[in-house]
Amino acid sequence: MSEKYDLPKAYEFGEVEKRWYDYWMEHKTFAATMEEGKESFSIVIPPPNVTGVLHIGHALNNTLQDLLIRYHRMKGDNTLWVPGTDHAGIATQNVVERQLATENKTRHDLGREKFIERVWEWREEKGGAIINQLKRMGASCDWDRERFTMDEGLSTAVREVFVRLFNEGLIYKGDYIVNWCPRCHTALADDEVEHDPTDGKLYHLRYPYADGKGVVIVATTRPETMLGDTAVAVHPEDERYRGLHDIGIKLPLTGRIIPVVLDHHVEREFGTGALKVTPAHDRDDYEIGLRHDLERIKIMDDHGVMNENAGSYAGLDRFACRKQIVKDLEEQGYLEKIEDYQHAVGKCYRCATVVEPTTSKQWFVSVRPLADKAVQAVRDERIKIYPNTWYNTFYSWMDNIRDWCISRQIWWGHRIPAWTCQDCGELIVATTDPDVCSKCGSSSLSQETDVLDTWFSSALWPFSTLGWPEQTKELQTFYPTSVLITSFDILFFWVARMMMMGLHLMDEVPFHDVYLHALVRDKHGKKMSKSTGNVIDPLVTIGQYGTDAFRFTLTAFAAQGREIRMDEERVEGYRRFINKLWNAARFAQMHIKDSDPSIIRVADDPSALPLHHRWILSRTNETIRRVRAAMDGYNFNDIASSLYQFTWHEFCDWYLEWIKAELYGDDDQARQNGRGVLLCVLENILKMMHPITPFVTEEIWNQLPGERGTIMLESFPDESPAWQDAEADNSMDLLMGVISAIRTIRSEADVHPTAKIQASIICPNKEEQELIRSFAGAIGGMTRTEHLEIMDSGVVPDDAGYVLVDGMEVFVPLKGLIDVQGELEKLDREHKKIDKELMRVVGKLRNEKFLKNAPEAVVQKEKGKQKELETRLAKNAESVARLRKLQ
RNA sequence: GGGCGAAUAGCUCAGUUGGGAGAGCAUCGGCCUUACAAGCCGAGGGUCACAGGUUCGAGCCCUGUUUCGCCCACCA
Repeated sequence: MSEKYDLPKAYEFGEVEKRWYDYWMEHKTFAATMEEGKESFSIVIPPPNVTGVLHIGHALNNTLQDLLIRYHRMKGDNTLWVPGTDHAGIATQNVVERQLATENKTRHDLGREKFIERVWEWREEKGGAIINQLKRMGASCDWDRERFTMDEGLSTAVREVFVRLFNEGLIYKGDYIVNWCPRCHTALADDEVEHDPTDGKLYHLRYPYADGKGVVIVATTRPETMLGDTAVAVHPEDERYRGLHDIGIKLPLTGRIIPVVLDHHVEREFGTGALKVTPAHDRDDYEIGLRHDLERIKIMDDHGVMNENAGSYAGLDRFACRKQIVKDLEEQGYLEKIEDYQHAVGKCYRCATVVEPTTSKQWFVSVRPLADKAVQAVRDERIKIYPNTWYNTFYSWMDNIRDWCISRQIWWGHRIPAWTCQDCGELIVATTDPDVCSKCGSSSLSQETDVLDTWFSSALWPFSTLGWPEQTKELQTFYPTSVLITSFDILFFWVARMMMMGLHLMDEVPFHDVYLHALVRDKHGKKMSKSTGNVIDPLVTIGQYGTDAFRFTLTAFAAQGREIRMDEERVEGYRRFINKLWNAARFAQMHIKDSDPSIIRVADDPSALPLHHRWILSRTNETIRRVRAAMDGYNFNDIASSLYQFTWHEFCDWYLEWIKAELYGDDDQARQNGRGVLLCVLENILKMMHPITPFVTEEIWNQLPGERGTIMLESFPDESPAWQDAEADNSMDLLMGVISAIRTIRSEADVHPTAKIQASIICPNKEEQELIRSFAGAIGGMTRTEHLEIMDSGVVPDDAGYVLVDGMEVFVPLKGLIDVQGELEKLDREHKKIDKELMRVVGKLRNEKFLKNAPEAVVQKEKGKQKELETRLAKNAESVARLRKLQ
């Protein structure tokens, strides 16, 4: 905590942020509580890759989480935010392999064990840099509970799950076509393959009939795969190829005779309507192969190099082979033509190498039964998704889900806990490494070399981080977690799989709510990318504007269902807002410094307080209501705008100005009231702002009078019925209207801001008169009005500046200062506007159906509006007449 | 090809049982008024993409069109 000091004119965030974060860490204010009888609120962080660096998506994601965490902590819930990182199999292995490459080594030079040691070393030294960056963002995670998907506890959970699912028959090993990355030497899940539109060629090949009496043209983008062709497929109802089924095809270059199969998958309209079938190297062909029991000929090895099945092409790289094949086909007259062709090419999402579909033995999870549980949970609203536009996408993805390939042929990750007995061939799957074969007793066991897909361990994150499979107090208190906040692009990678695993293994949802936020784009809506050069680095932005301003900006942008266009100017704007708050506090400090802190109690029962105090408390109450509602409904932008609007435009612009006279005056009671309410409202603002802007609020909080301590553990403001005061709201609206009216007149007539004037108000309503009269001093102070005259009725002088407001006529004699022409033009514009509006209202009121169908309140409202418009029109005419006299 | 979303002030965007068109920035005018010039006061600015429909009443609900964006599946 810091000593009290006089706040400087401008808020300096740098030193403050560091000091408070250190304080929080030292005092462990982020630590979760597990007290009986309290509500629980928990979030598990979407674990960033251990190789990761904080980007703006993380910044948004973690700001929103921290917002909710701090809010619930202040509400007094048992609150836990579990931090951690993901071992990110391929990504991390790549990083270390690159490191090795600089030493001219490959992982094979080290061997598996040494290599893994090396990865752990890397992680100790350089991994998890993002954790410190999250701290810079102000994240209030319970850092003592930081987890890593490869740490001991989580590895235990992974094994436990694998074994359970295997024993239930939900994990199996099978031959299947997978996306193979020849560079990473591993299978990739469907969603780890990115499809980029790529310029390529479409080769049209001439396949001769087996009887030599004709030729069928097939098209392909990968001619080298012809070496593995085991059929040509045509549509069963395609007249052009009737009878070809019985003849067969003589495959060029190899001379193999292959059948012609009839399959509905073939599109008759595409190309010639004939499709070469390579079951070992194309997903669709693989399916066709299964249907027609075709042979699968693998023609490449794991490096993408042609193998012995490729005959004379063996040893050639797949792309070199493609060239050679095309050349040979052309020379032998099998090449019909080559077209330029743009098509989607699958690439490895980690290294961008062109993926090769190929068959291999892999481990799979049967997801159908798991997916059904997830879908059911969402249908039953045991899990709610925000914004709700994602429901359809979720369901359609889950309906089409395929078995999940979970084995990866890399070294960094959870090694699959399965062993094969070298003697009897028994497959053993166990949580602890077996010494001997359970069937024949042989000690000659070899473990699977594959590791699990990184997402397998991530899928367990919500319960593995809480100690599962042990039955811990943490699990009991915090599972299911409250909400998962993440970006929609991993809805399927991760979110859906957590649902499946949580529901299956815990028999309970992993989280009650899912909030999917948008991707952050640049201000023109473009994706941020290094190549475009439009990347906003959160750490740079923080350095320029401060963490609080940055967090406030992200919160203000986080409207549901819309992409976020990040505009740095907005950050600057919110930095000014933070500074505004700082200065409001500075103002308060100047006036309250030496006061008895007990003065705050005046706000407890505002009924006896003057109007403006009751008004600001009423507005405070309304703001509390709005902020809480927005928090509870994940309407983050509403939280930000409510606080911004209230703090700046009600509290600072009106209330602080209003009480200045009292604070500087010599009426003790008035001064005490002002101080008390001022401090009370400011404290409420700080508490409400704290979840978004933790640093500045903490610093200010501790500079206010009295014993303080961290604001983090103060209770979040509750609505207070005693503060709600509609009458005060209405009365203040009236007074503010009068003040604005006089200001408008002054400004338009170019009266110098410091010049004193006289003003008059014609106000037929006695109560309103009384109200204005009792606040004549305040009105005078805020408008530099020396003498305020209030009349029942009267005639506005010709040369007066004039505004009609709330049925009152406010005017200021100006003695020739009026811009007659300008005023007339303005009145004319106004006349047209009123007239148009009046026509609309009158039309409505003449409509019998409207009178019959509309609610009475709406009808009355329209009638009132008509009266008002008519008055305004009449007054407008009077003003015109008045001004004409001056011309 | 299927699905989803967006179109509101010059810019970025709010706008939920259908009844008042709004904010910030930018612009223009005036102010160093003792918390803040990182500020204060005031002003101007919109055919709510287009065309229909439902309704007493539509930015909001329905249909169609246009433009833009995203997701999924990719016809080899």
